[in-house]
Amino acid sequence: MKEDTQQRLLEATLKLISEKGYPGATTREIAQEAGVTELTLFRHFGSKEKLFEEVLKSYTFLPALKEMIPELEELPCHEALIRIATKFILTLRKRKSMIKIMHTEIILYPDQIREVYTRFIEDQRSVLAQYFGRLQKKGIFRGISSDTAARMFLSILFSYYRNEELVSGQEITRNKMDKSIQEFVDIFLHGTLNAEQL
Amino acid sequence: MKEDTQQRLLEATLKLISEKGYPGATTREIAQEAGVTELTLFRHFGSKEKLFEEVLKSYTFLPALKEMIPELEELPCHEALIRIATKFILTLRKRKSMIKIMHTEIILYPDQIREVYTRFIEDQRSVLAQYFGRLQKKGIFRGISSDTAARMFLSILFSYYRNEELVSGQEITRNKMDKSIQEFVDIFLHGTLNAEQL
DNA sequence: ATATAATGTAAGTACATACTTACAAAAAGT
DNA sequence: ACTTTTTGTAAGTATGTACTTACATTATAT
Repeated sequence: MKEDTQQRLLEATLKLISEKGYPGATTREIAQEAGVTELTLFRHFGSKEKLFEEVLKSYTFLPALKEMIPELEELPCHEALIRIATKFILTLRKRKSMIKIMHTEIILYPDQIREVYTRFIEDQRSVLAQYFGRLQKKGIFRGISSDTAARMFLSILFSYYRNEELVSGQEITRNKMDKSIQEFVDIFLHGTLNAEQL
Repeated sequence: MKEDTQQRLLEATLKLISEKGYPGATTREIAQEAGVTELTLFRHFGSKEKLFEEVLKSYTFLPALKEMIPELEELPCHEALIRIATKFILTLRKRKSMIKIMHTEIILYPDQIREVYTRFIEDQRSVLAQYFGRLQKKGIFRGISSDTAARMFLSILFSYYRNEELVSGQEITRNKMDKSIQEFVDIFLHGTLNAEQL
């Protein structure tokens, strides 16, 4: 039962802080959301600060891309990239709360958040860079820096996702998303220049 | 003198909120930073909330790209894109405070911030998209959506800049930046595929 | 069945901070 | 020179919220 309440408190904290920001999420509300008393919160975590730090520490972004790469190895890279991009954006959406928090609360907890953020981005980038590296060995990709290419690819997707949050404020329809991803992948693979220019 | 103090208060607010966040920036400190009494702040703006709204309303991101495009019209597009990218990132750096605020305070002021953000991004994107459109007419660019291409190009740069803030926490050296931009532009123009694949 | 650990109730403390009020001194405008 | 506007000083109010304390109750374990 003890672990259970702690877990519920951690989840409630993540949810409320992502919605109202750290100062806006009161301990009373967090406790209420978790279905316990405010006092229970303090008994378990000592302070609001430690509670939030625990949220950051215990959070894990499961390996989104890593697990899907193997099955893509045989696909044409155009197909593979579309699937990777789609999966990546859907992951970002699922992890919406923590991503929001990473942007909003970095002032109060720069070190911890930087760690979570870096862990996530670098994980995805290194997996993708390795995949690109293999495409190079096969002669499919040209001899660019696979690291930079991976960074670029993910950057586009990340910004695309952030626009949902910052500009429109709601999820873009699956149809539009698919269309955008196709255009991204096309430009990423073929570039923007006309064939005669090469 | 009246406008002067108001201006100083607006600047102090921008600075302190970007450093400490909206709740962390106290009215006392803001007044102190502006060199006036707390009371003066309230006499001019009525409340902290209205003060911050005034900051958002009065802020303007000068047209960073618009003014430089004309002189690039004659350059090879590779050169031009490098200059555009460099200028864009330097602009982001100069506007650091407001960009930070747009990310951190969107929970409290979603509508106003969305407006500032959209205004900025859409301005830059449309200018760049027009430039890309002209490159298409000249037959230099292929027939992709110049809008999507512009969005992609700026996305990469925006994410690159955000990494300075979120990952490293400090500006990347000019040398590294130039190198990264060259790689970005190269991939953006030529794509990632090997020539034999086309 | 009983001891121990986990949670609840209720009341309250301490503290920060946005905002106010009353009066006085400069600054600026005419 | 005189009026009006702007700023300062100083004290205080009101409110919210993190956190505490003392005691009662329920669940868990052995």
